[in-house]
Amino acid sequence: MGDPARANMLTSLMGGQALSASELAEVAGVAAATASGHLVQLLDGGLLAVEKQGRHRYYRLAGPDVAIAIETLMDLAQRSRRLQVRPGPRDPEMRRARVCYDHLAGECAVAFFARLTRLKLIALDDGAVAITSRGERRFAEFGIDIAALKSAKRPVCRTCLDWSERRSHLAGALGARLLDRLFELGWARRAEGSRIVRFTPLGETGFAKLFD
Amino acid sequence: MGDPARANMLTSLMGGQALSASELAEVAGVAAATASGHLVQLLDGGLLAVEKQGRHRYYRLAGPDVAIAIETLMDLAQRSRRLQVRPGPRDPEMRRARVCYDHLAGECAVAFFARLTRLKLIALDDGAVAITSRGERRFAEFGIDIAALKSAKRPVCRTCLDWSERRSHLAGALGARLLDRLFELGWARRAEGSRIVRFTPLGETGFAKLFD
DNA sequence: GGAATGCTTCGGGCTTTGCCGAAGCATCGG
DNA sequence: CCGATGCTTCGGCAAAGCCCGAAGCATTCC
Repeated sequence: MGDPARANMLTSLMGGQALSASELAEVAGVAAATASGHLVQLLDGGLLAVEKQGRHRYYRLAGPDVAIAIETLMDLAQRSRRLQVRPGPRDPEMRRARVCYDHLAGECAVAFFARLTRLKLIALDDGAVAITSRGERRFAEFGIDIAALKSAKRPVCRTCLDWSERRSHLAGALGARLLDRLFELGWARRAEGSRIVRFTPLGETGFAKLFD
Repeated sequence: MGDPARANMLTSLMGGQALSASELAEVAGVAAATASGHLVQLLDGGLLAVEKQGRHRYYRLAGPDVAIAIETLMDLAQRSRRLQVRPGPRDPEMRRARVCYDHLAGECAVAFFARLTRLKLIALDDGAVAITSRGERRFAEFGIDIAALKSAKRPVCRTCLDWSERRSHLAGALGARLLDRLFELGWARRAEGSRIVRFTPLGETGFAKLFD
């Protein structure tokens, strides 16, 4: 995972969608032959899964555990401020709100994370993040049952470094459930064939003021 | 983090205790000079923190976030069944049985530790390890006086992550005394100018069946 | 003070590994 | 069929990085 080419491949797969070998070669900035070698390694290491479709081969992350590991590493890399310059998404909509694996990312997500922190609904403790009891109450009012999330193996709260913003947003079980809830309420929906998340006018204002 | 030597250093620091540069060189299986280079890298990457104490330099993980990241990666590695980062020491004899500071390490030691656990001669409790009363009796029969060990300042039982096996073996006062006893009985002797421990035929079978 | 110990820096050997172009399979379209 | 496209494998090359012994500081012990 440490090699720059492989790291770029993995991060670009964090959106959850599968990418073809040539697309991955592109994002990694290497020739097709080189990329193919890297992909074999990642496949071999159980980090990726592949799907043949005609003459294309689509690669995706092998599972949520891989996504979590990458998230964790990106978070760590950020903290030691050694992250390479990475061109953010050009598309303004993409920068605004998008799906990151199974949770919300982009400006909206970063702002929301900052708000949670400011209101002490989550507590940051030297790298770890946890929900506070006040947070549990407020999320319950919003229709998210924290107790149910706690029973899962997955950590409830996790930080994830935002690709475009370079600041943390909320991941983990709660991050995933939150995005679900936004869809449930009709506050937002996912754009067809893209990672972009589009808010409805109602959702836009609702989410911007949530918990405030 | 991907380099085997660095990975070994990091995993052996997962216990939370600080280790000196030479101890880390030992667990990594490299010369002091090489280890020093690795430590600079890890320090530089913000993964480790260092504390000077006299002529020693004690290294520890920089923070809980680093520990979390390592844990996550180890978890992932386990799941993809690719844990064998390295065959450990190249020499098969070295892999089989060697000295680790003052106690036994290698396949033999790991297997023995597993047996002690299975027979409930020692009890693992959330990272800590202690000898049971049954264990005390059995060790006494083998010629090791636990009471004497208890009077020393040093902890009687400690776990130590095995370099080649990546599983725990027995360290602490008891681990050291055990190795002594093997030498006393003539069951094993140390190879000249090397860390390798060679069992005699008698010792081989005796140790393999000990306590069983 | 001098010797011993712990650790780092330096210089050079050597393996590993990433990289690419060219060639080889496989699939699709005509 | 044939050629075009997507991807992988092969061979060779160059850079990166790991490794060690020796020498150099720093600290402690006698």
